[in-house]
Amino acid sequence: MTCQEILKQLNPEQGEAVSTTEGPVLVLAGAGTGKTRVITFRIAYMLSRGIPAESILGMTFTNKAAREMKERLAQLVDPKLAERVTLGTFHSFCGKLLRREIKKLGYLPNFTIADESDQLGIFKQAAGEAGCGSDFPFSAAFNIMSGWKNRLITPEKARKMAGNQFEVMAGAAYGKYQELLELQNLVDFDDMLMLTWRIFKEYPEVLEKYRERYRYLMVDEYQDTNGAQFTLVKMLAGERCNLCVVGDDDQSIYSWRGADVGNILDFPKIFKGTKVVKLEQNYRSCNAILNAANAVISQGGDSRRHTKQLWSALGEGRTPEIITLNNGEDEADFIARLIEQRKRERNCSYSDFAILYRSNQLSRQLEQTLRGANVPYRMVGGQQFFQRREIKDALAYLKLMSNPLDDQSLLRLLSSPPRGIGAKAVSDLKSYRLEGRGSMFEALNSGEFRAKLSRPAAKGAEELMSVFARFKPLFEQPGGLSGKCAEFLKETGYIPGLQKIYKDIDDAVKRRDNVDEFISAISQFELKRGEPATLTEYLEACSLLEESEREDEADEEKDAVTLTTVHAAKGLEYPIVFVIAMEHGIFPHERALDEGGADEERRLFYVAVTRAKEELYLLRTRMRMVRGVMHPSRPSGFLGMIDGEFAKSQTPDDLLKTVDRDTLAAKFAELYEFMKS
DNA sequence: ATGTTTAATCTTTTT
DNA sequence: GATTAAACAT
Repeated sequence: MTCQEILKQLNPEQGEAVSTTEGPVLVLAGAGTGKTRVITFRIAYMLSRGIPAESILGMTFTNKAAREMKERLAQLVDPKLAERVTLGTFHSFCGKLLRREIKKLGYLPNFTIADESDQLGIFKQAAGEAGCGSDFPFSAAFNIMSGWKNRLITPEKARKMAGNQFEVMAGAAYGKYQELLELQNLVDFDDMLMLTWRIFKEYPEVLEKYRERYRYLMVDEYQDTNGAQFTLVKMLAGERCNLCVVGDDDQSIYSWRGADVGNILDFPKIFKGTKVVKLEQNYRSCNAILNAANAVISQGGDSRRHTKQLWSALGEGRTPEIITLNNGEDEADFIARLIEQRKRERNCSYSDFAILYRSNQLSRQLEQTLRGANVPYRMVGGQQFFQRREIKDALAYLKLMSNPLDDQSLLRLLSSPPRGIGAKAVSDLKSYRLEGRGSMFEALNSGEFRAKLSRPAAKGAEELMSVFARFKPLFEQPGGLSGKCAEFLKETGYIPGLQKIYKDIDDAVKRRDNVDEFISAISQFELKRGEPATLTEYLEACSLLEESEREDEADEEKDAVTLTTVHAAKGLEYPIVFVIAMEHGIFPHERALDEGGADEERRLFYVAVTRAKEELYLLRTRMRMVRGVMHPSRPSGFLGMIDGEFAKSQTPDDLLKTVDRDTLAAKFAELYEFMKS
């Protein structure tokens, strides 16, 4: 495709974003304005202008986004050429860099990635060692530390900056935490960014190498970048600064996770000569929905905002409906009935519907009712596969195999299944480690150490270690991973021990099935990859894999209603959307309001509204079960922002009766508009 | 050392 | 209401 052909397929603003390849560019892409299209076409445009594919780097937040872009790019240009463009998440980019360079910082290249529960466990230990008592507020301190790491604040700096006693303690715990991680050759998610930053800073020649390689940078969902990501991007862009960021400040909903909206608000100030392009034509929703969305987003208290006014050429459409039900059960019932009715009337499929909610627990009632009503559904996120105990246990075995210094994993697998190693032996291991005699893994391997343990403990340790020793050379060879893992998990006694761990026979069978599924996921990984993989490579991919990505293939195929949190729905779209529990304290969430996140809650509602293409139903109840007790509820303030002018209230029964008539009326109105023009 | 009961906690969660 | 860790008993 030539440049001209590419530009012909875009609107003028999109074209401007695509054809400005040099210098800093900020693309403010409102909801549904063709953001992904702009990014992929921009890359295609650059390629057709002769820019080498190897020098283009695109950063996303999710693997899903990266994969989608790869796929769409492969449709635009020669797939072989598309493959040579680097498209990946921040973390996968940093992960690859660290495997090559982390030796410089004293870590081993086979480091494993600490997940959230590892982090919490290690932090508790760190706080203990730093002298924090049992009354020390762990989770608050952990959050503080997380904030520091997001902003690339080192332990030394944190301690210097500390303004009160609590922060001093948290800083001390932070320092200890980093020591413990390094000792175990572990890297947490924040470290992946932070250690990359350290390498760039301490080894300018490495930074220079990457700058020379990646001369054209693009960042997706830029409103969600944190301080660390901003700094990395800025470093890589350097003087050349061919940096194009795409995002929407109105959809900034991850500040609680360290995202800094300031990055997108101040981009033009930080990067002089920035070309700002606003995309305001929405290709997703009808105007009735956009009007409601515009009302929600413009009524806020955010003084700092890139103003945008979305418009659509898709006609007026149906006015959003506000429906009040008695309780959660009625609400779910009503949705089930309306889905069946609308499906018949519109002759559409279940997958055209989505039900959105603020917090995961709200899905329970829905699941129950939809199951009872035989409405097929698919849940996004929810209880996550890799969070399940049996999977985490299985992973602990593999992680320890890959990184023997990982005490966290070692402690986890010692008691699953029980093998005679209990509290006494564990405390011996901990003191061995504290005395600096070596890692826990080495302790278990030492006859001297084992001699001090009880008979059964020593025996258990010896058997376990002999299996590890036997499999070590096998795992050093790449390829045949799933078979080796299955064999390894059997030999170590983990799989045979499942019945022992889970007494309930049905439970044990289910867990066993999950472990089997886990092993088949490994073989799928190998298959997809094409070339023989090592265990370390698999574990990294596994840690960086988002949950939604390992949905069952069969699940993805089936026609089903989508159930999801609003957060997880970002970037998705559905013809018909329900938002449930529009009640004060739930949406907006009380705790978010307490923490000063009123504007973010509103933006979250904006995200919810803009998921709908044609029909939007906002539901609330008079009574709701909260944590097991019935509670009277008040309508969400968000409803008041749109009720009357942009949405109409209906009783559930009237709506079920009249929805058909309204659809016809809307069709006639559209036809009329069309005839007029 | 391991199995059982009680108490505490509960927003969102791209990596 | 449901899940999970810490205290308690076997």
